[in-house]
Amino acid sequence: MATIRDVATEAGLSTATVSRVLNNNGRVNGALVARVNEAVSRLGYRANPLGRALRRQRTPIWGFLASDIEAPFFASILHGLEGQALTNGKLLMLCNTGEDLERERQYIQTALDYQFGGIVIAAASMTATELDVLKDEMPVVLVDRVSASYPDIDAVLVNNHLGAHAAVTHLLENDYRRIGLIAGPSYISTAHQRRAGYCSALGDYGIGVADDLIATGDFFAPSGYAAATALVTADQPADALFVANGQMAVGAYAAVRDLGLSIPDQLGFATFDDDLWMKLVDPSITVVRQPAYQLGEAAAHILLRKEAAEDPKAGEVVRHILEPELIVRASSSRGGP
Amino acid sequence: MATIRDVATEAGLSTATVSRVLNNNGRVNGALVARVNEAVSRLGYRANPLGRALRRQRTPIWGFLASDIEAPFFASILHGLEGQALTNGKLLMLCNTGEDLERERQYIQTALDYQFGGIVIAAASMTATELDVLKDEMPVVLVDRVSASYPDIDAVLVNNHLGAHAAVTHLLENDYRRIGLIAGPSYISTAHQRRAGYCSALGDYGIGVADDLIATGDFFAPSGYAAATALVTADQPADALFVANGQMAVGAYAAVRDLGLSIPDQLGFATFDDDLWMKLVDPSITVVRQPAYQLGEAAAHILLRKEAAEDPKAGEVVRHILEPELIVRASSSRGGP
DNA sequence: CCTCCTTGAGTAAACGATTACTTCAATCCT
DNA sequence: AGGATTGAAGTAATCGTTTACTCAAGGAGG
Repeated sequence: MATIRDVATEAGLSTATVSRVLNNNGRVNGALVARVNEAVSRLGYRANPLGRALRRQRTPIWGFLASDIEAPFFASILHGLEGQALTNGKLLMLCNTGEDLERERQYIQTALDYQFGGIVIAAASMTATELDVLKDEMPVVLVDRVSASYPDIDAVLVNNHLGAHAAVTHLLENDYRRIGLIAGPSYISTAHQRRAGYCSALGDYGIGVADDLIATGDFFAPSGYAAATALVTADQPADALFVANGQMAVGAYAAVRDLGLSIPDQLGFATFDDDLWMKLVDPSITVVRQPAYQLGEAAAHILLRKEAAEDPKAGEVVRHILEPELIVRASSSRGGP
Repeated sequence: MATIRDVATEAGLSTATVSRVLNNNGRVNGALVARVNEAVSRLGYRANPLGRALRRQRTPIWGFLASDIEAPFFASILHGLEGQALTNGKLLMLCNTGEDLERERQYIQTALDYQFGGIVIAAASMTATELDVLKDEMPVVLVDRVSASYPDIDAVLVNNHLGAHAAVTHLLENDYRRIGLIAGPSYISTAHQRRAGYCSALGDYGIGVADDLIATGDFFAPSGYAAATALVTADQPADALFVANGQMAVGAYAAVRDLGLSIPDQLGFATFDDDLWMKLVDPSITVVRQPAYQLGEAAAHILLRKEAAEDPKAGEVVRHILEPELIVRASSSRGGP
């Protein structure tokens, strides 16, 4: 492999000049620029990113932390992020935390060791982590989830309250009155906000929030199954279900099917996340669609802007909030969609 | 941040000795080892991986190339790989090629530039790429797909022929006789093998392969829709469909539903890949399940073994072939599952 | 007792870039 | 015309490791 030294020799110049040409730094005589470029292409030279990173004390690598890569929502964020990364010459490192704090901590340490150029986090608990250290060293963007502990970190979010409110209102408009909520863990901001949206929609209709109509899961499918079973087989059963994320909706849907209840006649059904199956099943499921891909792209743009800024630590805290979309399908109205 | 120099000073030793202790290289007096370790923990020292990589001419980073990260199959491979990567102190870089040769080429170049420790490829066309150069520089493992152009590269595969054969045989046993195949692009090895499995199963039953019962898609959903529509609305329509991957199955299933055909009575249905929705729809879909997560893990193990080997280029070519599993559900037999 | 080996530790040279500092020449101003 | 200023290019230090050499000391063998 040719090094910058080889290029310098080939062009009859110093490495400093070559470096300046390559990085478009400082003024260099046009003729020499040409000579350098010729030498570069003659030798097929490519700068060694490791040498560069060592000297610059920064790597053009972005990290992405999520709790579950296999979940379509996170996979989609990842995809959006990856597209921007490639376009802008960044590499994308992946970390699947599985909501495990220790893995999260370990990975943040890695980001520091490698001097990543930025990091996007959609991960587990946001309280006990080393985010403080991290955010002094590199641009950090929270995506999907925020934490009250970190009011000064940029974030790209979805208007969860609005989404939940719209879905529950829609169920109410279709004459469901005992709407059960399958909520997520309340220490996760999204779960909290969706619960709030549910409550506020009920409030708008003058309906009180009944504790026995709320079951809390863990955002994974099995808990959705359990929660749905409980809500639907109670003494005073729910007549509709609103599920706080796509994973739990899988479980909830399976439970409803196993119990032989017919949607939408016996039970209304709506959920957050527009996963593929939700429009394939019959009746198709009404969902609150999150712009996941755009979430990833938006996070990337924040990273890029921070990098370009002279002082990445200065500037306003960015809170980019994207709007979800209620997609009405067959599962939420008795008379057909 | 403390450097190895600081540790050396703190311990009253040279950097060479510290490095030897850290890497367990060469013999060092026990007392000094202790002194180094104390200094390390006193300073909270962590080796800078960039300096190390520059000197060693190798990075503990693995690359993963796939055509579509959002496809559950690849997401699952990714997950398996990522688990092993983290366990073994590797970082995982992601590349979504979208079957685009240029992106693939670009990414391979990146892997060379960064001197990755290994690369796992489940990507686009396997003919025109720079794989030749790559495989001389680092361990390469093909996953899911192989190419005749690269008989000497390790691979972790699924027995596609067997899987397709089993599924089609199962349809035949359930008295479907005009089984349509929605095939993938034949330059992709998996598509080719699944087609062969389909043909051989028909052959076993003394049924000839009819060209008008085979429609070729591109492994994405829209092509599945078109193919299914064509096969089912032909003059002599198919009475069952076997789909060569999960993405096209989405399209095919939607087409069947739009046409109002009832599965399994009017049409048998089976597909490769056990994506989530296939057991949620009613009737549930009979599938050939691929052990995707294990595919990722197995690829990781090959990388690890190669790395440990004194001469990574020597040794047998590994062809690890995992068995798929036929999961019979309701969509493939008229009398119920 | 002297030489030869072995062992363990230190010195310093890489690895491949970027950049502060220096140098030299040309231009400008008075 | 001569000193000050500017601009372009080169020299060499630096980023943080690893490791080929070097060196000193101690034990073994003659």
